[in-house]
Amino acid sequence: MTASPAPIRLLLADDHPVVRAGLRAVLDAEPGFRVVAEAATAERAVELAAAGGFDVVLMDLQFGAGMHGSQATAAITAHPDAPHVLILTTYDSDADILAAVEAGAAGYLLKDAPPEELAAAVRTAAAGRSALAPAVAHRLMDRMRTPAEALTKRELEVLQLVGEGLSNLQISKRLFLSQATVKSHLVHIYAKLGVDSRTSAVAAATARRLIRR
Amino acid sequence: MTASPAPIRLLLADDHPVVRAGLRAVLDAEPGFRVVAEAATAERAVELAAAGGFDVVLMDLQFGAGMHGSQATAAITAHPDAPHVLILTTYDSDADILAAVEAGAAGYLLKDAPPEELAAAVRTAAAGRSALAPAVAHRLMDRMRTPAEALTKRELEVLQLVGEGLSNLQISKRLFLSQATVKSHLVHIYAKLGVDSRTSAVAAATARRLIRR
DNA sequence: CCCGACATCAACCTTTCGATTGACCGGCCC
DNA sequence: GGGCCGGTCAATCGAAAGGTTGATGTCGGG
Repeated sequence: MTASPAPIRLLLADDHPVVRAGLRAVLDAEPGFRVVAEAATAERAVELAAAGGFDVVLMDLQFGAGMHGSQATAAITAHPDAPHVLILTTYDSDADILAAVEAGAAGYLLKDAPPEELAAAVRTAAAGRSALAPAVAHRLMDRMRTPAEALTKRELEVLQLVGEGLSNLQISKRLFLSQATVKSHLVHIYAKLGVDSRTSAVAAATARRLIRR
Repeated sequence: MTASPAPIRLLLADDHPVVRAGLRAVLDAEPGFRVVAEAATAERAVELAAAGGFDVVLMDLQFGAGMHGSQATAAITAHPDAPHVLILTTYDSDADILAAVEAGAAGYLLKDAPPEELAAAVRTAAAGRSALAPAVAHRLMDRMRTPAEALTKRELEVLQLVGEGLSNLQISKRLFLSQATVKSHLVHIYAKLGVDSRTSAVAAATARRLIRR
């Protein structure tokens, strides 16, 4: 027998009990992992992470209500000695990926990932390296290759809200901006996407999977 | 020891390995349940269900590719002696719920349901009764109260083009109408969807799966 | 250190959209 | 036959969106 190394201590943050149970089942079956705690809300995940005792946090992006996963990620990684945060979500839009990386996520996985890929990513994250799902990595490469039409993070935020049906006034309030700024972002978005209206911008962005639907 | 009754035999159909593991963990912990098989695609679920040996199928609606969960449900329930199909999904759009009920689903649950609720619904479905999550039941009641909601064929045509980013003028030319008629259709669409702009109409219609994307 | 990219805001003007009102016609059902 | 619904169109008015120009501050790289 070799001496077992210290196990990787995990915190699961997802609002779906079934998903938490699934992650627990999959990861506990893996040697070297220990699921220490679960959080059903992003807020709770931040609390628990602040208390310490974790190596890796598995974080969903969409919680039913309250704080968003990327906000929680930012709050967690702001700490010194913070655990590594691994995003585990259903969607792979540019907007989501950029927000998560920006917030300090160590990796980005999709929920349809097979267990081995999941386990490998957790190990990678625990070692302090970046872990991107192949599909996600591919999107990022695409983005690099065509810098002309790459929307900035802020532009994607605005576009996302346009896609949800908000007016410029509503967007300006949501993002604490003036309407002038929202319009300004939209002008840039239209130019980059080669369109001339909000609805066609949403159509183009949806087709290119820039925003989530 | 009392004689144990025959266990309820389950088929899990979901494209996420993690979710399948979670359902298995949650349901196997419950006395009287036995997870007999899993399917990662809707097509596979139909095959397995046709072979028999199940009392209840837990069916996701959105599979990454291929057949939709509601189609699979219809295919399964078309059989005589078919198992009861319980929908288990993330979304609770009207269109999804109606399509599932239409397809012969015995119940409709949301993935954020607590394990007890899930177990109770499975038992209810196995007994041949209907099982609706409270949130879902609420939506259905809402819908009954507002029967005005169905869009006409023409309205859907217009809405589809709006979703593709066309202006009223472009739509009028495409459909050989006057702009006035297009506007008239839009007014009706807004009223039925409960929105007040083209972008939010598209958002609402997308959420309810009224138009293709 | 300067320049460019990004984000922010303002003022002005034109076009489009949305809301309202009202009208006509062809089916369909009781 | 008289309603009702769906589809068509028109005129009008105010609100929202889009186009243009220009300005400010910050930040990072060459």
